[in-house]
Amino acid sequence: MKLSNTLQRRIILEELRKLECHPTADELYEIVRKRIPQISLATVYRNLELLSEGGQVLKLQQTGKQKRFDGRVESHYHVRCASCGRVADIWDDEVIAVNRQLDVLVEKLGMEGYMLELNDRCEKCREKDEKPE
Amino acid sequence: MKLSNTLQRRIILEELRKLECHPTADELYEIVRKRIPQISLATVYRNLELLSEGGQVLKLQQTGKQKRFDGRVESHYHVRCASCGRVADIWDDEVIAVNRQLDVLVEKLGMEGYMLELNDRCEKCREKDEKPE
DNA sequence: CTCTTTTTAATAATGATTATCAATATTAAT
DNA sequence: ATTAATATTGATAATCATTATTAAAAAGAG
Ligand SMILES: [Mn+2]
Ligand SMILES: [Mn+2]
Ligand SMILES: [Zn+2]
Ligand SMILES: [Zn+2]
Repeated sequence: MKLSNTLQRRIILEELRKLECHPTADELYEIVRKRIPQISLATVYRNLELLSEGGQVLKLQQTGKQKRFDGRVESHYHVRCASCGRVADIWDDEVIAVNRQLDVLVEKLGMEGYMLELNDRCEKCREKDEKPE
Repeated sequence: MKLSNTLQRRIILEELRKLECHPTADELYEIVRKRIPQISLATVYRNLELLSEGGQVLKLQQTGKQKRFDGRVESHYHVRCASCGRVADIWDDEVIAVNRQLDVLVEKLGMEGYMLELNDRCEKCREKDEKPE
């Protein structure tokens, strides 16, 4: 089924690409709503799914966590906050190196792929640790 | 809060430990039901959660729809079937080596941990590939 | 045994995601 | 440009996994 060119789809991808962060569907919905106020959350979900099938969007999913989406599809790596679930890019040579090794290993074992995610606590959650009140 | 010794909790852990597979809460519920027919699914969920907090059970939150649980808590690694979501143990020296490296890296970066998921297709799904009808 | 605490079964509630569907928009064909 | 075929939308219902609630039962302490 060929994707047609709709305003909704275009804006969803456009707004996602503007973001440094990795929003959930509902976070992106709130942003897109500013430009298309009557858009439905289901439309955002539907399009993120289609775009990720088409390889224009990365879907970061883990059981028990809300899905998050990434407009950058070039190969790069992620850290997830262990307490709030937010995801950030990580640029660290050793992380890159381990991923390279995994590429090779997965290839050699004839597997489909892998998913490596580092866990940490994000800035915001660290601040809360300081002053818990 | 100290855990008391209930029949339900004991049997849940006992049955989980008997399994080679990594069941979802409802799969384990069906098994435990044979011994305690009136047990509730919520009890299974509650106890798996408590047992995993207590370190007697591993909770596997990988990609997929449902959490899976593991009665073996010694350090070991998993492959997940990309199509049905089933999880199996993997015993491969190189996989172990990469995990060791990740332990070190995570330690060095001062992070909380990591989640590495290897993806493949399980036997059952491979068979289906053969005769799709 | 008696009091206090914890757990249970049953079931309702929740939250994220997906499905349904009639109305509308996009694309392809004339 | 008109029309026919196809895809998409917004609204909302449904689903599914999981968690919360609660009165009754069981377990632990003394
Ligand atoms: Mn990213
Ligand atoms: Mn295992
Ligand atoms: Zn955080
Ligand atoms: Zn499978």
